[in-house]
Amino acid sequence: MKKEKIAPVCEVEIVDEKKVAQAQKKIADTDQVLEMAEIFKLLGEPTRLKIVLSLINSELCVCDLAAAVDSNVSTVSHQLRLLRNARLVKYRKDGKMVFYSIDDKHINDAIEKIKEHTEE
Amino acid sequence: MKKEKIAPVCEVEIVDEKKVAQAQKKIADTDQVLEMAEIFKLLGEPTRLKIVLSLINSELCVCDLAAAVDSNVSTVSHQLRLLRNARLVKYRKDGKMVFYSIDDKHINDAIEKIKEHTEE
DNA sequence: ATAACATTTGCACATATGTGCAAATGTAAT
DNA sequence: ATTACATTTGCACATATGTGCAAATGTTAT
Repeated sequence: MKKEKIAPVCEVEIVDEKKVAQAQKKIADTDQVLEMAEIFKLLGEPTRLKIVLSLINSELCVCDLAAAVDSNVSTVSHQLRLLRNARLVKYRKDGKMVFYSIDDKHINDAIEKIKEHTEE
Repeated sequence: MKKEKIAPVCEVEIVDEKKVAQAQKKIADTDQVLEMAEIFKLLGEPTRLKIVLSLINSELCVCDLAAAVDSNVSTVSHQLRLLRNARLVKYRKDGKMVFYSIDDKHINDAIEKIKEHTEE
């Protein structure tokens, strides 16, 4: 007589409980994990990464930024908003122009966060 | 008499050509930029980031990985494929089980790449 | 007030993508 | 050969998201 398939897919069972517990410790702080993911995600899009890289040496206005990354002002402005919200870039207004630059503090914080997790 | 609007949006004109050229230099190597973005994107998704963080201390089989990141085997396997393709993780087969671990070489390469761009 | 122009934003659309079910694959044991 | 089980994969679906046009906003100058 055939036995019923009880667990068609490994779903509930754990093979090495210790290792699993150890792994879970690494990702226990959900907020921090999500924050890290958010930063990675922002840098994980070519246009946004180009923007950030372009700003490493000097501040640029939106217009020049669009030229540098070979896109258009609207698209760049949309992406700048996301980078601004995450504090990866900051801005300075001068008349009609707006100059964006890297928010060193937050970028460095982000890098620190990465290192913490990879260097222990 | 009203003048015609010639440039309703700053599109073609460049304000500071020097700075733009300098910025373009930073992103001249398109392949490298895309490769960096690809790595960031992979780490920019909570499930995948959790997987990578879980693997920092020790290798885990797919089943335990699913338990650790509180997901299911199918989803984790899908994401592992992406991480595998990018060489962020490697694997070792043992009977029916497959143990995944961080591909230190490539992770370190990735971190180096980030540092290069941010520390000059 | 009107014009010019840099930037932002609302909207819509096409595309990418994370997810999980169900089936397939692969492996070990009986 | 058959059973059991870990993993992978094909598929479909819901959702997220990058993009650019057109309009709105804000600022300077005439």
